[in-house]
Amino acid sequence: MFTDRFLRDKRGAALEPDERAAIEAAVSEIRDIAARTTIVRAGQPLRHSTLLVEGIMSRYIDDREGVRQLAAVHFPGDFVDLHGFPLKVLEHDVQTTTSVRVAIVPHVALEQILAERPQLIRKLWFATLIDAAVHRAWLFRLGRLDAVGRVAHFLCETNARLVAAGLSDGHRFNLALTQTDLAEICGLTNVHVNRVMRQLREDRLCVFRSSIVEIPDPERLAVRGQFNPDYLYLEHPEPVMSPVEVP
Amino acid sequence: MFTDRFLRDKRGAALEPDERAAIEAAVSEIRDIAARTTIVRAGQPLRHSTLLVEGIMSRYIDDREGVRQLAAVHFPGDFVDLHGFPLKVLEHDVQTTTSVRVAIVPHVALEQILAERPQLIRKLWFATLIDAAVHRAWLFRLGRLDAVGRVAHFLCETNARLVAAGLSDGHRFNLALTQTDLAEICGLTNVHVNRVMRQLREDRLCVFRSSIVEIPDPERLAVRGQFNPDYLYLEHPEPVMSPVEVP
DNA sequence: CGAACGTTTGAGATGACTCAAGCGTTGTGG
DNA sequence: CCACAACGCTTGAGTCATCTCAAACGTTCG
Repeated sequence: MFTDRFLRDKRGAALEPDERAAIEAAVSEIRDIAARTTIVRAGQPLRHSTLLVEGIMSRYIDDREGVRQLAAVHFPGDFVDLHGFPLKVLEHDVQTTTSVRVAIVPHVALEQILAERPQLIRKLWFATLIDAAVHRAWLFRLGRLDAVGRVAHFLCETNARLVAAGLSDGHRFNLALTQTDLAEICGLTNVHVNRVMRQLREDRLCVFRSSIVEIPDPERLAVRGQFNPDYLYLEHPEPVMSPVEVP
Repeated sequence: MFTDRFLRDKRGAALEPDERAAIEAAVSEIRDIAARTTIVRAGQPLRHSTLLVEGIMSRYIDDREGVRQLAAVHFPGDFVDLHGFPLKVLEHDVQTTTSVRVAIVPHVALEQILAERPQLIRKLWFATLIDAAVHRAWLFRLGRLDAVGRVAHFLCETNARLVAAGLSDGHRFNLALTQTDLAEICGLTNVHVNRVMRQLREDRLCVFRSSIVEIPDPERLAVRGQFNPDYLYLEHPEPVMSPVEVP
Protein backbone atom coordinates (compact mmCIF):
# COMPACT_ATOMS: atom_id res chain seq x y z
CA MET A 1 0.00 0.00 0.00
CA PHE A 2 1.56 3.26 1.18
CA THR A 3 4.99 1.72 1.48
CA ASP A 4 4.95 -0.19 -1.80
CA ARG A 5 7.46 2.13 -3.40
CA PHE A 6 9.58 3.00 -0.35
CA LEU A 7 13.13 1.68 -0.89
CA ARG A 8 11.83 -0.24 -3.87
CA ASP A 9 14.66 -1.39 -6.08
CA LYS A 10 17.29 0.06 -3.72
CA ARG A 11 20.39 -2.10 -3.67
CA GLY A 12 20.35 -4.34 -0.59
CA ALA A 13 17.85 -2.21 1.31
CA ALA A 14 14.42 -3.26 0.03
CA LEU A 15 11.94 -3.83 2.86
CA GLU A 16 10.95 -7.27 4.15
CA PRO A 17 7.21 -7.94 4.25
CA ASP A 18 7.11 -7.66 8.04
CA GLU A 19 9.03 -4.37 7.98
CA ARG A 20 6.63 -3.03 5.42
CA ALA A 21 3.68 -4.14 7.55
CA ALA A 22 5.19 -2.54 10.64
CA ILE A 23 5.62 0.82 8.92
CA GLU A 24 2.11 0.68 7.51
CA ALA A 25 0.77 -0.06 10.98
CA ALA A 26 2.67 2.94 12.29
CA VAL A 27 0.88 5.27 9.87
CA SER A 28 -1.49 7.40 11.92
CA GLU A 29 -3.27 9.12 9.11
CA ILE A 30 -3.57 9.51 5.35
CA ARG A 31 -3.89 13.11 4.31
CA ASP A 32 -4.63 14.84 1.02
CA ILE A 33 -2.97 18.23 0.72
CA ALA A 34 -3.38 20.96 -1.88
CA ALA A 35 -0.58 22.04 -4.19
CA ARG A 36 1.90 24.68 -2.98
CA THR A 37 1.23 24.10 0.71
CA THR A 38 4.14 24.36 3.13
CA ILE A 39 4.09 21.37 5.46
CA VAL A 40 7.36 21.86 7.34
CA ARG A 41 9.04 25.14 8.19
CA ALA A 42 12.71 25.47 9.04
CA GLY A 43 13.25 25.48 12.77
CA GLN A 44 9.87 24.01 13.67
CA PRO A 45 10.12 20.92 15.92
CA LEU A 46 8.82 17.77 14.23
CA ARG A 47 6.73 15.02 15.76
CA HIS A 48 6.11 12.98 12.66
CA SER A 49 7.54 12.25 9.24
CA THR A 50 5.79 12.13 5.90
CA LEU A 51 5.72 9.29 3.42
CA LEU A 52 4.71 10.50 -0.01
CA VAL A 53 2.07 8.30 -1.62
CA GLU A 54 0.99 10.39 -4.59
CA GLY A 55 2.13 13.68 -6.14
CA ILE A 56 5.32 15.70 -5.91
CA MET A 57 6.90 17.49 -2.95
CA SER A 58 10.00 19.68 -2.67
CA ARG A 59 12.52 20.73 -0.09
CA TYR A 60 14.06 24.17 -0.53
CA ILE A 61 16.06 27.02 0.93
CA ASP A 62 15.31 30.59 -0.04
CA ASP A 63 17.49 33.64 -0.18
CA ARG A 64 17.01 37.10 1.26
CA GLU A 65 14.78 38.18 -1.63
CA GLY A 66 12.71 35.02 -1.48
CA VAL A 67 14.29 33.36 -4.51
CA ARG A 68 14.32 29.63 -3.94
CA GLN A 69 16.83 26.90 -4.47
CA LEU A 70 15.34 23.44 -4.33
CA ALA A 71 17.47 20.87 -2.55
CA ALA A 72 15.30 17.88 -3.37
CA VAL A 73 12.25 16.82 -5.32
CA HIS A 74 10.27 13.88 -4.02
CA PHE A 75 8.13 11.37 -5.84
CA PRO A 76 5.76 8.66 -4.62
CA GLY A 77 7.54 6.22 -2.32
CA ASP A 78 9.93 8.80 -0.86
CA PHE A 79 10.05 9.27 2.89
CA VAL A 80 10.15 13.02 2.47
CA ASP A 81 11.25 14.36 5.83
CA LEU A 82 12.74 11.27 7.40
CA HIS A 83 15.79 13.44 8.11
CA GLY A 84 13.62 15.16 10.68
CA PHE A 85 13.43 11.97 12.73
CA PRO A 86 17.03 11.95 14.03
CA LEU A 87 17.50 15.70 13.58
CA LYS A 88 14.27 16.69 15.41
CA VAL A 89 14.20 19.99 13.50
CA LEU A 90 14.90 20.72 9.85
CA GLU A 91 16.87 23.67 8.59
CA HIS A 92 14.86 23.98 5.36
CA ASP A 93 11.22 24.18 4.28
CA VAL A 94 9.16 21.36 2.78
CA GLN A 95 6.30 22.10 0.45
CA THR A 96 3.84 20.25 -1.74
CA THR A 97 4.46 20.99 -5.40
CA THR A 98 1.37 19.32 -6.81
CA SER A 99 -1.61 18.21 -4.78
CA VAL A 100 -0.46 15.15 -2.86
CA ARG A 101 -1.54 12.21 -0.76
CA VAL A 102 0.75 11.49 2.17
CA ALA A 103 0.95 8.96 4.98
CA ILE A 104 1.82 10.47 8.36
CA VAL A 105 4.16 8.42 10.55
CA PRO A 106 4.46 9.74 14.12
CA HIS A 107 7.97 9.60 15.49
CA VAL A 108 6.81 7.79 18.63
CA ALA A 109 5.36 5.01 16.50
CA LEU A 110 8.58 4.87 14.52
CA GLU A 111 10.55 4.56 17.76
CA GLN A 112 8.42 1.62 18.79
CA ILE A 113 8.81 -0.41 15.62
CA LEU A 114 12.54 0.30 15.57
CA ALA A 115 12.90 -0.96 19.14
CA GLU A 116 11.49 -4.29 18.00
CA ARG A 117 13.36 -4.42 14.69
CA PRO A 118 16.98 -3.32 15.01
CA GLN A 119 17.71 -4.02 11.33
CA LEU A 120 15.10 -1.60 10.12
CA ILE A 121 17.01 1.40 11.40
CA ARG A 122 19.79 0.58 8.95
CA LYS A 123 17.36 0.77 6.08
CA LEU A 124 15.97 4.09 7.21
CA TRP A 125 19.51 5.37 7.62
CA PHE A 126 20.28 4.04 4.15
CA ALA A 127 17.25 5.87 2.74
CA THR A 128 18.46 9.19 4.14
CA LEU A 129 21.95 8.56 2.81
CA ILE A 130 20.58 8.13 -0.68
CA ASP A 131 19.05 11.57 -0.30
CA ALA A 132 22.54 12.79 0.60
CA ALA A 133 24.00 11.07 -2.48
CA VAL A 134 21.36 12.79 -4.58
CA HIS A 135 22.32 16.12 -3.00
CA ARG A 136 25.90 15.48 -4.12
CA ALA A 137 24.79 14.75 -7.66
CA TRP A 138 22.84 18.02 -7.59
CA LEU A 139 26.00 19.81 -6.43
CA PHE A 140 27.78 18.44 -9.45
CA ARG A 141 24.91 19.55 -11.64
CA LEU A 142 24.93 23.12 -10.33
CA GLY A 143 28.68 23.47 -10.06
CA ARG A 144 29.86 21.96 -13.31
CA LEU A 145 27.11 21.78 -15.94
CA ASP A 146 25.79 24.47 -18.24
CA ALA A 147 22.09 25.25 -18.37
CA VAL A 148 21.18 22.60 -20.97
CA GLY A 149 23.29 20.03 -19.14
CA ARG A 150 21.61 20.80 -15.81
CA VAL A 151 18.12 20.30 -17.14
CA ALA A 152 19.20 17.20 -19.06
CA HIS A 153 20.80 15.77 -15.91
CA PHE A 154 17.70 16.42 -13.85
CA LEU A 155 15.43 14.82 -16.41
CA CYS A 156 17.66 11.74 -16.59
CA GLU A 157 17.63 11.44 -12.81
CA THR A 158 13.89 11.83 -12.70
CA ASN A 159 13.40 9.25 -15.42
CA ALA A 160 15.61 6.75 -13.57
CA ARG A 161 13.82 7.32 -10.28
CA LEU A 162 10.39 7.08 -11.83
CA VAL A 163 11.34 3.90 -13.67
CA ALA A 164 12.32 2.42 -10.29
CA ALA A 165 9.00 3.56 -8.85
CA GLY A 166 7.10 2.08 -11.79
CA LEU A 167 6.03 5.52 -12.96
CA SER A 168 8.03 5.77 -16.18
CA ASP A 169 8.56 3.32 -19.00
CA GLY A 170 12.03 4.74 -19.58
CA HIS A 171 11.03 7.02 -22.43
CA ARG A 172 7.93 8.82 -21.26
CA PHE A 173 6.53 9.97 -17.94
CA ASN A 174 4.21 12.40 -16.29
CA LEU A 175 5.92 15.29 -14.54
CA ALA A 176 3.74 18.09 -13.20
CA LEU A 177 6.50 20.69 -12.80
CA THR A 178 6.43 24.20 -14.24
CA GLN A 179 9.40 25.84 -15.93
CA THR A 180 9.74 27.96 -12.81
CA ASP A 181 10.05 24.75 -10.75
CA LEU A 182 12.78 23.54 -13.10
CA ALA A 183 14.50 26.90 -12.69
CA GLU A 184 14.46 26.55 -8.89
CA ILE A 185 15.89 23.06 -9.24
CA CYS A 186 18.62 23.94 -11.71
CA GLY A 187 19.71 27.30 -10.34
CA LEU A 188 18.47 29.18 -13.42
CA THR A 189 15.77 31.74 -14.22
CA ASN A 190 12.46 30.59 -15.62
CA VAL A 191 13.10 32.61 -18.77
CA HIS A 192 16.31 30.74 -19.42
CA VAL A 193 14.72 27.37 -18.69
CA ASN A 194 12.27 28.15 -21.42
CA ARG A 195 15.12 28.65 -23.89
CA VAL A 196 16.79 25.48 -22.66
CA MET A 197 13.63 23.47 -23.27
CA ARG A 198 13.48 24.78 -26.81
CA GLN A 199 17.10 23.78 -27.30
CA LEU A 200 16.43 20.26 -25.99
CA ARG A 201 13.44 20.01 -28.30
CA GLU A 202 15.40 21.21 -31.34
CA ASP A 203 18.18 18.76 -30.57
CA ARG A 204 15.62 15.95 -30.28
CA LEU A 205 16.87 15.20 -26.78
CA CYS A 206 13.64 15.77 -24.93
CA VAL A 207 10.13 17.12 -25.40
CA PHE A 208 8.34 18.41 -22.30
CA ARG A 209 4.80 19.61 -22.97
CA SER A 210 1.71 19.77 -20.76
CA SER A 211 3.31 17.73 -17.98
CA ILE A 212 4.54 14.91 -20.20
CA VAL A 213 8.27 14.33 -20.65
CA GLU A 214 9.30 12.35 -23.71
CA ILE A 215 12.87 11.17 -24.14
CA PRO A 216 13.39 9.49 -27.49
CA ASP A 217 16.96 8.41 -26.74
CA PRO A 218 17.74 8.33 -22.99
CA GLU A 219 21.36 7.46 -23.69
CA ARG A 220 21.94 10.65 -25.70
CA LEU A 221 20.26 12.75 -23.04
CA ALA A 222 22.46 11.13 -20.39
CA VAL A 223 25.56 12.04 -22.40
CA ARG A 224 24.41 15.65 -22.71
CA GLY A 225 23.77 15.84 -18.94
CA GLN A 226 26.82 13.75 -17.95
CA PHE A 227 24.39 11.57 -16.05
CA ASN A 228 25.59 8.43 -14.30
CA PRO A 229 22.89 6.70 -12.23
CA ASP A 230 25.24 5.05 -9.71
CA TYR A 231 24.31 7.54 -7.00
CA LEU A 232 20.73 6.27 -6.95
CA TYR A 233 21.92 2.88 -5.68
CA LEU A 234 19.40 1.04 -7.83
CA GLU A 235 19.26 -2.72 -7.95
CA HIS A 236 18.24 -2.64 -11.60
CA PRO A 237 19.75 0.47 -13.19
CA GLU A 238 18.62 -0.54 -16.69
CA PRO A 239 15.17 0.66 -17.60
CA VAL A 240 12.90 -2.14 -16.38
CA MET A 241 10.03 -2.77 -18.73
CA SER A 242 7.29 -3.40 -16.22
CA PRO A 243 3.66 -2.35 -15.99
CA VAL A 244 3.66 1.39 -15.72
CA GLU A 245 1.09 4.10 -15.05
CA VAL A 246 1.47 7.20 -17.18
CA PRO A 247 -1.72 9.09 -16.44
CA MET B 1 42.06 11.73 21.64
CA PHE B 2 41.07 10.93 18.06
CA THR B 3 37.39 11.42 18.79
CA ASP B 4 37.73 14.60 20.81
CA ARG B 5 36.22 16.70 18.06
CA PHE B 6 33.74 14.21 16.63
CA LEU B 7 30.20 15.55 17.15
CA ARG B 8 31.64 18.18 19.45
CA ASP B 9 29.19 20.98 20.02
CA LYS B 10 26.49 19.25 17.94
CA ARG B 11 23.04 19.93 19.35
CA GLY B 12 21.93 16.93 21.39
CA ALA B 13 24.35 14.50 19.80
CA ALA B 14 27.63 14.98 21.63
CA LEU B 15 29.25 11.68 22.60
CA GLU B 16 29.13 10.24 26.11
CA PRO B 17 32.51 9.29 27.59
CA ASP B 18 31.82 5.56 27.18
CA GLU B 19 30.75 6.04 23.56
CA ARG B 20 33.89 7.97 22.91
CA ALA B 21 35.97 5.25 24.53
CA ALA B 22 34.21 2.57 22.51
CA ILE B 23 34.95 4.30 19.22
CA GLU B 24 38.55 4.89 20.19
CA ALA B 25 38.88 1.22 21.06
CA ALA B 26 37.46 0.36 17.65
CA VAL B 27 40.24 2.28 15.88
CA SER B 28 42.51 -0.27 14.26
CA GLU B 29 45.21 2.07 13.10
CA ILE B 30 46.41 5.67 12.94
CA ARG B 31 47.76 6.56 9.54
CA ASP B 32 49.58 9.59 8.15
CA ILE B 33 48.83 10.23 4.49
CA ALA B 34 50.42 12.65 2.04
CA ALA B 35 48.50 15.53 0.47
CA ARG B 36 46.47 14.89 -2.70
CA THR B 37 46.17 11.15 -2.14
CA THR B 38 42.95 9.43 -3.14
CA ILE B 39 41.79 7.19 -0.32
CA VAL B 40 38.39 6.06 -1.61
CA ARG B 41 37.35 5.59 -5.20
CA ALA B 42 33.75 5.59 -6.37
CA GLY B 43 32.40 2.07 -6.66
CA GLN B 44 35.08 0.47 -4.53
CA PRO B 45 33.66 -1.66 -1.66
CA LEU B 46 34.58 -0.27 1.76
CA ARG B 47 35.60 -2.23 4.84
CA HIS B 48 36.40 0.69 7.10
CA SER B 49 35.63 4.34 7.64
CA THR B 50 38.01 7.20 8.29
CA LEU B 51 37.96 9.62 11.18
CA LEU B 52 39.97 12.73 10.36
CA VAL B 53 42.34 13.72 13.17
CA GLU B 54 44.48 16.35 11.48
CA GLY B 55 44.47 18.10 8.10
CA ILE B 56 41.84 18.57 5.41
CA MET B 57 40.11 16.02 3.19
CA SER B 58 37.60 16.42 0.36
CA ARG B 59 34.87 14.46 -1.33
CA TYR B 60 34.28 15.21 -5.00
CA ILE B 61 32.69 14.22 -8.28
CA ASP B 62 34.43 14.97 -11.54
CA ASP B 63 33.07 15.57 -14.99
CA ARG B 64 33.98 14.03 -18.31
CA GLU B 65 36.97 16.34 -18.76
CA GLY B 66 38.21 15.76 -15.23
CA VAL B 67 37.00 19.08 -13.83
CA ARG B 68 36.01 18.55 -10.22
CA GLN B 69 33.12 19.67 -8.10
CA LEU B 70 33.74 19.22 -4.40
CA ALA B 71 30.73 17.99 -2.45
CA ALA B 72 32.31 18.31 0.99
CA VAL B 73 35.40 19.55 2.78
CA HIS B 74 36.34 17.85 6.02
CA PHE B 75 38.20 19.17 9.02
CA PRO B 76 39.56 17.47 12.13
CA GLY B 77 36.81 15.67 14.01
CA ASP B 78 34.81 14.74 10.91
CA PHE B 79 33.98 11.10 10.28
CA VAL B 80 34.81 11.50 6.62
CA ASP B 81 33.33 8.47 4.91
CA LEU B 82 30.87 7.29 7.53
CA HIS B 83 28.31 7.27 4.71
CA GLY B 84 30.19 4.27 3.39
CA PHE B 85 29.20 2.24 6.46
CA PRO B 86 25.50 1.80 5.64
CA LEU B 87 25.98 2.31 1.90
CA LYS B 88 28.88 -0.20 1.57
CA VAL B 89 30.09 1.62 -1.55
CA LEU B 90 30.41 5.33 -2.26
CA GLU B 91 29.48 6.98 -5.53
CA HIS B 92 32.17 9.67 -5.24
CA ASP B 93 35.90 9.90 -4.58
CA VAL B 94 37.56 10.93 -1.33
CA GLN B 95 40.97 12.55 -1.32
CA THR B 96 43.35 14.14 1.13
CA THR B 97 43.75 17.83 0.44
CA THR B 98 46.63 18.54 2.81
CA SER B 99 48.76 15.92 4.46
CA VAL B 100 46.56 14.31 7.10
CA ARG B 101 46.45 12.06 10.11
CA VAL B 102 43.47 9.72 10.18
CA ALA B 103 42.09 7.03 12.48
CA ILE B 104 40.85 3.93 10.67
CA VAL B 105 37.69 2.33 12.07
CA PRO B 106 36.92 -1.10 10.57
CA HIS B 107 33.24 -1.63 9.87
CA VAL B 108 33.25 -4.94 11.75
CA ALA B 109 34.47 -3.16 14.88
CA LEU B 110 31.80 -0.52 14.39
CA GLU B 111 29.15 -3.24 14.11
CA GLN B 112 30.31 -4.69 17.40
CA ILE B 113 30.17 -1.50 19.42
CA LEU B 114 26.79 -0.63 17.91
CA ALA B 115 25.37 -4.01 18.91
CA GLU B 116 26.21 -3.18 22.52
CA ARG B 117 25.14 0.47 22.38
CA PRO B 118 21.88 0.97 20.50
CA GLN B 119 21.86 4.73 21.18
CA LEU B 120 25.16 5.29 19.43
CA ILE B 121 23.73 4.43 16.02
CA ARG B 122 21.45 7.45 16.32
CA LYS B 123 24.41 9.70 16.80
CA LEU B 124 26.23 8.25 13.83
CA TRP B 125 23.08 8.63 11.78
CA PHE B 126 22.82 12.21 13.05
CA ALA B 127 26.41 12.89 12.00
CA THR B 128 25.70 11.78 8.43
CA LEU B 129 22.53 13.87 8.33
CA ILE B 130 24.51 16.96 9.21
CA ASP B 131 26.66 16.19 6.18
CA ALA B 132 23.42 16.11 4.18
CA ALA B 133 22.32 19.45 5.66
CA VAL B 134 25.68 20.89 4.66
CA HIS B 135 25.16 19.54 1.14
CA ARG B 136 21.87 21.44 1.01
CA ALA B 137 23.54 24.65 2.12
CA TRP B 138 26.10 24.11 -0.63
CA LEU B 139 23.26 23.69 -3.14
CA PHE B 140 21.91 27.04 -2.06
CA ARG B 141 25.37 28.53 -2.40
CA LEU B 142 25.86 27.22 -5.96
CA GLY B 143 22.33 27.79 -7.14
CA ARG B 144 21.58 31.23 -5.77
CA LEU B 145 24.74 33.18 -4.88
CA ASP B 146 27.10 35.10 -7.13
CA ALA B 147 30.83 34.40 -7.05
CA VAL B 148 31.67 36.75 -4.17
CA GLY B 149 28.69 35.46 -2.20
CA ARG B 150 29.71 31.85 -2.72
CA VAL B 151 33.21 32.35 -1.41
CA ALA B 152 31.91 34.49 1.47
CA HIS B 153 29.37 31.80 2.37
CA PHE B 154 32.01 29.08 2.32
CA LEU B 155 34.37 31.09 4.50
CA CYS B 156 31.60 31.78 7.02
CA GLU B 157 30.72 28.10 7.15
CA THR B 158 34.34 27.15 7.58
CA ASN B 159 34.81 29.72 10.32
CA ALA B 160 31.75 28.41 12.19
CA ARG B 161 32.87 24.79 11.89
CA LEU B 162 36.40 25.56 12.94
CA VAL B 163 35.19 27.57 15.93
CA ALA B 164 33.18 24.51 16.99
CA ALA B 165 36.28 22.37 16.57
CA GLY B 166 38.38 24.81 18.55
CA LEU B 167 40.44 25.69 15.49
CA SER B 168 39.31 29.27 14.94
CA ASP B 169 38.86 32.17 17.32
CA GLY B 170 36.01 33.49 15.20
CA HIS B 171 38.13 36.02 13.33
CA ARG B 172 41.21 34.18 12.21
CA PHE B 173 42.06 30.62 11.27
CA ASN B 174 44.44 28.48 9.34
CA LEU B 175 43.09 27.11 6.06
CA ALA B 176 45.49 25.31 3.76
CA LEU B 177 43.38 25.52 0.61
CA THR B 178 44.54 26.89 -2.74
CA GLN B 179 42.47 29.19 -4.91
CA THR B 180 41.94 26.21 -7.19
CA ASP B 181 40.47 24.29 -4.24
CA LEU B 182 38.12 27.20 -3.57
CA ALA B 183 37.14 27.16 -7.23
CA GLU B 184 36.29 23.46 -7.04
CA ILE B 185 34.21 24.12 -3.94
CA CYS B 186 32.36 27.15 -5.30
CA GLY B 187 31.79 26.04 -8.88
CA LEU B 188 34.07 28.74 -10.29
CA THR B 189 37.38 28.90 -12.15
CA ASN B 190 40.58 29.53 -10.25
CA VAL B 191 41.11 32.74 -12.21
CA HIS B 192 37.79 34.08 -11.08
CA VAL B 193 38.36 33.04 -7.48
CA ASN B 194 41.48 35.17 -7.59
CA ARG B 195 39.43 38.20 -8.59
CA VAL B 196 36.85 37.39 -5.92
CA MET B 197 39.55 37.29 -3.23
CA ARG B 198 40.75 40.68 -4.32
CA GLN B 199 37.19 41.99 -4.12
CA LEU B 200 36.75 40.60 -0.60
CA ARG B 201 40.05 42.18 0.39
CA GLU B 202 39.13 45.58 -1.07
CA ASP B 203 35.75 45.46 0.66
CA ARG B 204 37.51 44.63 3.96
CA LEU B 205 35.37 41.52 4.26
CA CYS B 206 38.15 38.98 4.33
CA VAL B 207 41.89 38.65 3.81
CA PHE B 208 43.20 35.21 2.83
CA ARG B 209 46.97 35.06 2.49
CA SER B 210 49.46 32.22 2.92
CA SER B 211 46.88 29.89 4.41
CA ILE B 212 45.55 32.34 6.98
CA VAL B 213 42.00 33.62 6.75
CA GLU B 214 41.24 36.85 8.58
CA ILE B 215 37.68 38.06 8.96
CA PRO B 216 37.55 41.47 10.63
CA ASP B 217 33.75 41.54 10.84
CA PRO B 218 32.16 38.06 10.60
CA GLU B 219 28.68 39.57 10.66
CA ARG B 220 29.29 41.63 7.52
CA LEU B 221 30.78 38.65 5.73
CA ALA B 222 27.74 36.57 6.72
CA VAL B 223 25.45 39.20 5.22
CA ARG B 224 27.42 39.22 1.97
CA GLY B 225 27.24 35.40 1.77
CA GLN B 226 23.66 35.17 3.09
CA PHE B 227 25.06 32.77 5.68
CA ASN B 228 22.83 31.35 8.40
CA PRO B 229 24.55 28.74 10.60
CA ASP B 230 21.39 26.83 11.57
CA TYR B 231 22.23 23.96 9.23
CA LEU B 232 25.33 23.12 11.24
CA TYR B 233 23.16 22.17 14.25
CA LEU B 234 25.62 23.73 16.67
CA GLU B 235 24.95 23.86 20.38
CA HIS B 236 26.75 27.19 20.67
CA PRO B 237 26.35 29.05 17.39
CA GLU B 238 27.99 32.21 18.76
CA PRO B 239 31.74 32.29 18.42
CA VAL B 240 32.98 30.58 21.58
CA MET B 241 36.08 32.23 22.95
CA SER B 242 38.01 29.19 24.03
CA PRO B 243 41.65 28.21 23.80
CA VAL B 244 42.44 27.91 20.13
CA GLU B 245 45.33 26.63 18.06
CA VAL B 246 46.17 28.78 15.06
CA PRO B 247 49.47 27.34 13.93
C1' DC C 1 -15.68 35.84 -19.49
C1' DG C 2 -12.09 37.40 -16.93
C1' DA C 3 -8.29 36.63 -13.77
C1' DA C 4 -4.42 34.13 -12.65
C1' DC C 5 -0.90 31.61 -14.06
C1' DG C 6 2.41 29.67 -17.17
C1' DT C 7 4.95 30.01 -21.58
C1' DT C 8 7.34 32.37 -25.21
C1' DT C 9 10.13 35.90 -27.42
C1' DG C 10 13.16 40.09 -27.85
C1' DA C 11 16.78 43.43 -26.64
C1' DG C 12 20.30 44.80 -23.92
C1' DA C 13 23.34 44.30 -19.77
C1' DT C 14 26.72 41.81 -17.15
C1' DG C 15 29.12 38.29 -14.57
C1' DA C 16 32.00 34.65 -15.25
C1' DC C 17 34.81 32.18 -18.59
C1' DT C 18 38.85 31.32 -21.74
C1' DC C 19 43.29 32.00 -23.19
C1' DA C 20 47.62 33.92 -22.39
C1' DA C 21 51.41 35.67 -20.08
C1' DG C 22 54.14 37.22 -16.18
C1' DC C 23 55.32 37.02 -11.37
C1' DG C 24 56.12 34.98 -6.68
C1' DT C 25 57.15 31.15 -3.63
C1' DT C 26 58.68 26.76 -2.34
C1' DG C 27 61.16 22.66 -2.42
C1' DT C 28 64.79 19.79 -4.26
C1' DG C 29 68.80 17.96 -6.33
C1' DG C 30 73.26 19.04 -8.19
C1' DC D 1 73.74 26.93 -1.22
C1' DC D 2 72.27 28.00 -5.56
C1' DA D 3 69.39 27.10 -9.67
C1' DC D 4 65.69 25.53 -11.56
C1' DA D 5 61.28 23.24 -11.78
C1' DA D 6 56.80 23.02 -10.15
C1' DC D 7 53.19 25.16 -8.42
C1' DG D 8 50.23 28.85 -7.09
C1' DC D 9 48.90 33.68 -7.65
C1' DT D 10 47.88 37.77 -10.44
C1' DT D 11 46.50 40.52 -14.33
C1' DG D 12 44.66 41.70 -19.07
C1' DA D 13 41.73 41.31 -23.16
C1' DG D 14 38.09 39.44 -25.46
C1' DT D 15 34.05 36.22 -25.57
C1' DC D 16 29.88 34.11 -24.26
C1' DA D 17 26.30 32.26 -21.28
C1' DT D 18 22.94 33.66 -18.55
C1' DC D 19 20.36 37.39 -16.46
C1' DT D 20 17.09 41.38 -16.36
C1' DC D 21 13.33 43.79 -17.89
C1' DA D 22 9.45 43.99 -20.77
C1' DA D 23 5.68 42.54 -23.37
C1' DA D 24 2.66 39.36 -25.66
C1' DC D 25 0.43 35.09 -25.94
C1' DG D 26 -1.82 30.63 -24.33
C1' DT D 27 -4.30 27.93 -21.02
C1' DT D 28 -6.99 26.78 -17.12
C1' DC D 29 -10.44 27.44 -13.88
C1' DG D 30 -13.90 29.66 -11.24
